[in-house]
Amino acid sequence: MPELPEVETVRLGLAEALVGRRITGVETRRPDLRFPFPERFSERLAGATVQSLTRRAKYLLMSLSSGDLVVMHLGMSGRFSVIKGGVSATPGDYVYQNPGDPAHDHVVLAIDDGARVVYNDPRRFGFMLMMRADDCDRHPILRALGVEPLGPEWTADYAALRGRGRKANLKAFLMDQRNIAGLGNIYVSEVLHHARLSPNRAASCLADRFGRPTARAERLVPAVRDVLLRAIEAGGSTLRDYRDAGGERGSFQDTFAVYDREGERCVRPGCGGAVKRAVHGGRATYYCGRCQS
DNA sequence: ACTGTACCCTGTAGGC
DNA sequence: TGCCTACAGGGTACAG
Repeated sequence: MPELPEVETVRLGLAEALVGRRITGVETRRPDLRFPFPERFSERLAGATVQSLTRRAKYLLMSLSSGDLVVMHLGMSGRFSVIKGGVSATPGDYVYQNPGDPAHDHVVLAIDDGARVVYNDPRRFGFMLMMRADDCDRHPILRALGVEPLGPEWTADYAALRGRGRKANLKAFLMDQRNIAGLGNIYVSEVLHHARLSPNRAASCLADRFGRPTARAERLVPAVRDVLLRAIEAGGSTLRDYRDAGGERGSFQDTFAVYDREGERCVRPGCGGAVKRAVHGGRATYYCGRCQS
């Protein structure tokens, strides 16, 4: 479900509810999500104050006063809901009020102002890890990530460096979180359309034979930034079930150029091509066969 | 090292 | 209505 813009939107809502507040109680309702919960997860969380809530790629990083860092990933169907009100100390004591099935509420945090933060995840591809904040750069799951798409390291030089000699196509290249971390199936299609690049073209097109960035790399880099920033501004995309921490839908899906628009006309002025659907690595890709090359 | 595929899990939409 | 299949925004573990 959530790609970088959705995770960033969730982060904003969670930060408002959590930063500077103390977690008074934690309830985990099953032993695992995608992975087992960390050892003594609830005990290490309860009583801690949240110092910051940041994002790395599609990961949420919750930094605690204890020096622990909680690393959270929403997988395909993970959702955080902030539920205001109530003063009970029992985490599970809250009134379910958001869309979704309460049977998949897997984690409940009780906050010192009486609010609840509930993690719901039907498919359970999401996960939560805990590590010492000092160790997070050494943790394999974060260490393997490529550059942040909205950060200063995402440059045409970097794209050329990573793409050089690669036979994998641009769809796979952008989906690979080791290259650039935060894009997913929706935004890769949208970015490639914006950059007028075919998803079928080999990633090697980003570098010339000397390893210098090509015109295609120069188009790709700002396209990533533009699409993501616009999507964040729109509160992300809601196809089916994505909601932010306040239960609100995103609106970026209303301005998709290609995603889920097979057969429709390309929105690029003067193009008029038809949006095609292809499958790369088992995932649908949408693109205009006329203006993307 | 790189690339492609199967798989994890549940819900939903569409065909019959 | 029910049953079946395909598919869904994620990442990982392999085999070649």
